[in-house]
Amino acid sequence: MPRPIPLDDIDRHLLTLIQADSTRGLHELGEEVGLSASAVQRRLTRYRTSGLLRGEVAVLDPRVLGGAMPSIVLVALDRESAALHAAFHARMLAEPRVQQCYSIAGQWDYVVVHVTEGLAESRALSERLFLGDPNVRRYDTLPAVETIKRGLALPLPEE
Amino acid sequence: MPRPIPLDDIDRHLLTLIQADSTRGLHELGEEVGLSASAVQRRLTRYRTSGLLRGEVAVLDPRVLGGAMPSIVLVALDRESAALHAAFHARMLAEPRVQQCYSIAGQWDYVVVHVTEGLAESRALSERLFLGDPNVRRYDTLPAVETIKRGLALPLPEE
DNA sequence: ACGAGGCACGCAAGAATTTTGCGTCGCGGC
DNA sequence: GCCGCGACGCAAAATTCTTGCGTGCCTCGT
Repeated sequence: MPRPIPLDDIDRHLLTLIQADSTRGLHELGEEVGLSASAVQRRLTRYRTSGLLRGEVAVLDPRVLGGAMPSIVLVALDRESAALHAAFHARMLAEPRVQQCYSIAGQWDYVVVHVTEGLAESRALSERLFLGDPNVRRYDTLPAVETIKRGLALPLPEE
Repeated sequence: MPRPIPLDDIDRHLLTLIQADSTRGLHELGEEVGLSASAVQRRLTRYRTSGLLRGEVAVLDPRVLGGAMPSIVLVALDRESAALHAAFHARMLAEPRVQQCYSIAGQWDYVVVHVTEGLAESRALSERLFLGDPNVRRYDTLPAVETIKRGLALPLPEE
């Protein structure tokens, strides 16, 4: 399924634009990249059917929601069993407060980013997710003081 | 500017839906939350003008793009000068390959998530961003082996 | 060299969605 | 008890998206 597709300059331009704002209208996008609305449309459907464009989502401002505090958690597992890793993945995917999860190289096995309403809930969530797992050897929770940048946009070389 | 606004159950339901998929059409959304299309529309514009809804963005699949490798970097600064921190923030905001940046409590000052095309470029970017900064005391780059979960959705209690 | 096929494009008609105006209803304050 | 505010649904109007069709360009094969 991860099948790379060839992209030209216009594709990269378009993808950069919709990664910043996906509400802009086919005609308007077409004007910016030098294409008609229908040509833009056909490219977008190509991105969708190829799996490149996974979807479009609304981005909320955590500050307007009141106390939304991200935390970064470093996790080390005991054993390297594939089944245990799969179970861990499933728990991360199932928990809505977990925004991101990467398995990494080095002395830690995972980096998890989760969002809670304050330190107390952050500790409680970490305990439930990691202390409750007998296969988690240790974890270290780094509470975020401030969010400087927050996005998912992938860089596209452009030339 | 971070001014919290009161939300009812329908608001939370709507926000949850558009955080998962913002392409769904006012009528369809209205059907799911039990409102007319225009009522849904009015709520969405309220989210926008209040700053709660920051925008809508396209989410791409890194795997279809070929080699897109995230790395998590832990950074410690030398001094706590506000001006130096501001300069650091500006550099993070200006670099498209930096997806996320949090200032954190503890022995590290920042967590940075950046995306590159492989280990070599990851090292090069880290060196340019952090080794080149005389105020960065030390940094540790953790290359991601696999992305388990990747999103920005904020949890909304719902009741 | 030249013609056939494929691919992407622009244009325009048709379909669908979004936007806006208007009348109604329920709730709280005067 | 009445008035005004806020939110709603409905429907018309405006905009946007979708689709079919004809054209041009590039490539490949004859």
